[in-house]
Amino acid sequence: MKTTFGTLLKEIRRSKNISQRDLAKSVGCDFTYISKIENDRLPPPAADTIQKICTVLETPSEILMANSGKVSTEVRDMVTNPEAIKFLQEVHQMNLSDTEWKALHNQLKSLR
Amino acid sequence: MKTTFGTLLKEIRRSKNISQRDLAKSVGCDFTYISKIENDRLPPPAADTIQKICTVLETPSEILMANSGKVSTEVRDMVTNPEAIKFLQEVHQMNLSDTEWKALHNQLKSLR
DNA sequence: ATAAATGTTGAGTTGATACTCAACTCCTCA
DNA sequence: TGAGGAGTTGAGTATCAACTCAACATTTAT
Repeated sequence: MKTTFGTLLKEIRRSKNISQRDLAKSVGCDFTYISKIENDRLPPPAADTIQKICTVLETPSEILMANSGKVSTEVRDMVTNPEAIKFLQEVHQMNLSDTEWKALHNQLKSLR
Repeated sequence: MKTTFGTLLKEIRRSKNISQRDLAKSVGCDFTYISKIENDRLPPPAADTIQKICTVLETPSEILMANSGKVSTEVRDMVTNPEAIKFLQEVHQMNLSDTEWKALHNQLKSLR
């Protein structure tokens, strides 16, 4: 059973020994909001709030971001290209494994 | 100078000889909304409305979708994978040309 | 045991998104 | 010339996203 965004965030935050209040203060939101997010009483925050959270928690953002279903500005910018969309659609149908993703990642590097 | 979403939509609709009223009716929205979109008085519609428009107009959705800056459900589902996000971030930094996109597209096919 | 720190909850707020409705104008063609 | 089809405009609405504030509960340290 897949873990929720809230559970994931709570785990990460606890592992860093930071209180909801401290996290919230650094991120720039109310701590009660963090609480609700962690207990899945509210949907995940906006993409840029997730980014800030990850910066404060010194953790890579990809996992939380992916789990949130939100799209970062960076990724959004990427898909303003029809070629990128077509590519992604095909990748989606192929349902790549992580290994295959990494293979693709390597081929990307060898492109330049 | 890049063409706007509205101009693009107007061109496609006209090329199919469909009135704003007919398009709107098929799509399930008010025709005055279509008018405003076409004249860029309002931002592009929601992603799924764009999809419907493209279905009714029998035109591939990628171009309008990309031009809108919105993200389709299909693409959104794509990026629920951290590997995909990492990949896209790298691609973003590399700022791929369309030619390079197509090269990558070919390498994708040869992956299976 | 109690004070301080930490976490939870309910009820609102604010701003943006995604539209609709009524009232026009313009064009054409019979 | 006037009726019908097509397009435009201003003003308003509904829903939702992304939060905040006040009050209370729970956990922790001493």
